[in-house]
Amino acid sequence: MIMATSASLYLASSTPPSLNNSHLDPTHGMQGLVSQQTQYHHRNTDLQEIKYMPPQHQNGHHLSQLHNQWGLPCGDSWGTSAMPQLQDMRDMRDIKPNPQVTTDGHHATLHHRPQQLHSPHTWHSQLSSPHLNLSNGGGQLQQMGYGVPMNGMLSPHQLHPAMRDPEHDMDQHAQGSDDDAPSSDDLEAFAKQFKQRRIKLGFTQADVGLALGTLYGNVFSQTTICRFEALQLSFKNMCKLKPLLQKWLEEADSTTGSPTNIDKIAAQGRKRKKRTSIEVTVKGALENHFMKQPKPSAPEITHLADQLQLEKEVVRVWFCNRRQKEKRMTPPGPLGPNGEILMPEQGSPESPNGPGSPLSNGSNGQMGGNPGMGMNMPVSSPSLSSSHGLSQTGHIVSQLMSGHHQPPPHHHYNPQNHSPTH
DNA sequence: ATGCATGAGTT
DNA sequence: ACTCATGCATA
Repeated sequence: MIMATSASLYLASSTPPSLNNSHLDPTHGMQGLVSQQTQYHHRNTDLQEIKYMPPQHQNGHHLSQLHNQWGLPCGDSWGTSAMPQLQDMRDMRDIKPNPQVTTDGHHATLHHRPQQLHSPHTWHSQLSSPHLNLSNGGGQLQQMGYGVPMNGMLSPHQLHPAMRDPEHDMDQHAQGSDDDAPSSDDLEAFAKQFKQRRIKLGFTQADVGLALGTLYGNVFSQTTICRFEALQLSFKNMCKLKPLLQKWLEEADSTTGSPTNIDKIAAQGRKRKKRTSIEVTVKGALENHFMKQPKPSAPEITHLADQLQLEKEVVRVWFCNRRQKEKRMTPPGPLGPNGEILMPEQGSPESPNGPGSPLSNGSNGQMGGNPGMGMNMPVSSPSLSSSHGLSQTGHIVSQLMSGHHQPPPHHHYNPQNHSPTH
């Protein structure tokens, strides 16, 4: 037995009746995905005790931020000098394949090629994967089939030597490979290549994440893989993941059907606060405040929270996330093949290729308040500013709160790197 | 694909 | 109390 000493979890505090849905989730006692952090166990009542379980390590040690445990070559390229500039970029969004899923279980991480369909009953016949395709909600279905123009294996090429590290002249040789700090171009290219291959091989992002775990001891979620492919991670983070993904890729398409790994990610339960969904109007208000003060003080937060009838913590977190998001929300500058900005007009319907251009932005991290991420703002078309309302400070100038706010600025690579601790 | 949340490491 | 990496849950 344990005592309900769960310290700082919100639980027993005020819960706005309208904004809070406190129903437990029966579906995740065994949500797998061992993580390197604190594990929780929950009881059935939200207001009950939450057991704290000591952190567990997986393979002797857990992944911590930027310790190259895998001998990763990166770590300090972006922050120090990397300074990429905009460039053209074709769409990252892959075409949607036919919604036909090969339901043969991927529980074995990467040793099977989902090329033949199995009956949907054969999967999870084993103990191993309760967490198979748990993330297809958005709908990345594996199994390409058609649509992909088979331009896959493009080798990582360095588009232009624009941003080498002046401190180490080591470049112009194995950039796309797996050593040395990759350039943002490399990352971009690799991410794209990776996605294509992954899809061709019939793996979901979740599959890859798991495979990484079983292969190298570090599990990643679908989210992370997704963000990697979309270049929505910090440069440093991208660097960290790239080698792993690259390895997986190699394994994946060389391992022609030979079983390699088995997974037995222990099912662990971790209690998590139910995600609060903030109403649009409230969100608008938050946005509004954010524009004025991205870093509200504690009392301010408290007041705001009170005003909006949200928990203080929720508000605080919202601002944190908002700031974090802002950092990668580099002004979208969808560049045409010519390098010009082609933003959809606010009056005309969006072009299907609207997003797709994570530009290689080189503003290094540590932009504390909101410094000069404007260094490469390609903003030059008049329609742009009105289109998504970017201010020069890089802020999203959401018109006002009312109903809702700005259109999804969508991914654009932005380096939010901080000083290399390595 | 993305919004809200958690926790380690910093400042 | 913040940033950063990461992920569950959800749209």
